[in-house]
This record gives sequence, C-alpha cells and structure tokens, in this order.
Amino acid sequence: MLQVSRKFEYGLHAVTYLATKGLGRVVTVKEMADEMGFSQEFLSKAMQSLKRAGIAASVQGVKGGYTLGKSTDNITVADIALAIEGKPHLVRCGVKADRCEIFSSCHHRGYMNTLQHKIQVLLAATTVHSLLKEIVG
Amino acid sequence: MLQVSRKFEYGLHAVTYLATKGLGRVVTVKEMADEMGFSQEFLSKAMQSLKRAGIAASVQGVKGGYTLGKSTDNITVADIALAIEGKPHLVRCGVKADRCEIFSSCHHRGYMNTLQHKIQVLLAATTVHSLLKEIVG
DNA sequence: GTTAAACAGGACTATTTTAACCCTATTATC
DNA sequence: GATAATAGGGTTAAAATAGTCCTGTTTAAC
Ligand code: SF4
Ligand code: SF4
Repeated sequence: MLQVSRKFEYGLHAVTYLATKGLGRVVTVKEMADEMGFSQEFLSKAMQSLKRAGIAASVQGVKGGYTLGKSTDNITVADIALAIEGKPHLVRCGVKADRCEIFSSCHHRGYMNTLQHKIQVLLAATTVHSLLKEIVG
Repeated sequence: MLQVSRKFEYGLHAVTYLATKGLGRVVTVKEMADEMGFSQEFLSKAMQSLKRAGIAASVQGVKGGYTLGKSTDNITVADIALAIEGKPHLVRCGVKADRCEIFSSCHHRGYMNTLQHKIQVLLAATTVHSLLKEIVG
C-alpha cells in the first residue's frame, strides 16, 4: 500500500515537538504522549530508535527525558525514517535476495532500485528546519 | 516499511511480458505464471485488476487470455500501481480521517500529502515503453 | 450440443507485518 | 531509600498481505 508506519509518524511528530521546545528543554515521553495523544509505550520505542541514531539525546533518571541530538537543519526526514524503519527496501529482494523467488530472472530490479533512490532523495531534501517553516507558514 | 506489494510486482512483470509479446498475441495466465514462476491464481487476480483499469484487455473462452489494453507509451507505472493497489495513501488519514486519532491536531499532513504527490509524479514519469528500453539497454 | 480451456470473481484461510502492551532493569534526582 | 524517568527484551493483538478454493461464465473446437 506504500504507506508510512505509525511509528514513523509518531517519531516525526516527536521531533518537530522537541524542535519547537528548543534544544535546552528536556521533554518526557509522557508529556509528548499526552500532548499529542498517542500511546506512551509505543512512542517510547520510537524515541529509543531516534536516540540510537543520534537524532534525539536522552537524559536518564528523575527529571530526565529527551532533547534533540542535532540542530534542526541537520536532521532530514530521511534520517528519521532510517532511524525508525531501518534501511528502506522498496522491493523484497533488497532485504535479502532469496526473499524473491524470481530474483534471477527479474528484469525490472534496476528500475525499482533507482525508483527507491529517487524517493530517498525526496525524503532527504526536507530538513526538520524547513519542515517547521512549512508547518508555521 | 514503504515496500511495494507482491501483487504490484506481479502486475508490472505481466505488463512488460505482454508488451514484449506484442499487442496481437493473446497470452494466458497459465503461460505467464509458468514463464515467470509465480502462482497462477494470484497472478490471475492482478490481471483482473489490470483489466478493470483498461491496462490489459481480456479474451474469454478457450484460446482466451490477455493482451495489453493500451499502447506501451500510454501506460505508466503509476497507472499499474493505481489499478492494483488502488488510490495511494502515504498516510492513514488519506483513507479516512478517523483512521488517525490525532487528525485534528496534526501539523505535518500538508507536507506528507505533497510528499505523496511527488512520489506519484515519479511513478507517472515512467511509461512501460521507457521501462522496456531500460530493461533491454 | 457437449466438452474443455480459459477468464471472472466471491469467499475463505494462512502468513507476515505492524502496533501495542507488559514487565524488569538501570539511572539519577530528591 | 523512594521515585520518576529512560532502556529494552519479550509477548500478545490487530491488521494487512498473500495465497487458495470453489463456482460461474464464455467460447472455440469437436
Ligand atoms: S520481482 Fe525483481 S525487483 Fe521485485 S523483489 Fe523480485 S527480484 Fe526484486
Ligand atoms: S499523523 Fe497527520 S498525516 Fe499522519 S495520518 Fe494522522 S493526520 Fe494524517
């Protein structure tokens, strides 16, 4: 269906939320989940992925939470997608060749791969900084 | 995971197969399934979708089968995707607003929709005619 | 006109992926 | 030491995808 996952959308919302709060402010998952209206546990997983990718930074313990790990013009939508969904694979064979039973006789793999690359370029073209301007404007 | 469905790939292969056989030649689902190595029943569903969209034309009865319904430069990859997967919805709310619990407070919907449009433009930029040239070249 | 080979399509089942939840650490403030 | 937070493994639930089955309908060939 070529649809982004909920986890990705949660992550994207979280990043823009953190961005509007500024780099200094430490925000808890609870606050974000309450504010934006989705599951705390699930958002928590998304934040952990973002943290591992360096997009978010975490502070543990009481008074802990998350902040952005980079400046907003240094995070692209592609980065967020990569952090949360892992390497993109528009076609099954990208995960592993034997995921497709007709791998050896397939002629349109090259096209699909360039298509995937073009989609990646689209995602990489939007930084969180530019996204925020779109949102406000 | 932003991955195309198997049904779409089956359909795309079928269309290029029909295209190489020329508009005159009527090809059965059995032949295509055997030739390309996938489930006859499942490919049959894809062909039915392609037929309903006018991309393929069918001949019923003994000696029946499928041919292309249009010229190869009149079919784009986007057309095939539309025929097989229906209207694309990069985000849940595209299907129906109430599919997303935070619809009313969502700020990045506009961006996601333009993103989807750009992906559609990518798909629409490739005709079966140009795809065949890529494959051969 | 009977048979057989093909498309048409509804309904069902199985598999896989995604989403959500639970529970136990660990960390650090108070 | 109590508490409020992140970290993360493991399990379950729900949804989407893939695949099958079965019953019609059409039509060429005999
Ligand atoms: S059909 Fe081709 S492009 Fe698609 S998964 Fe198989 S090998 Fe890859
Ligand atoms: S988060 Fe926004 S864009 Fe995504 S489904 Fe919900 S309303 Fe649509």
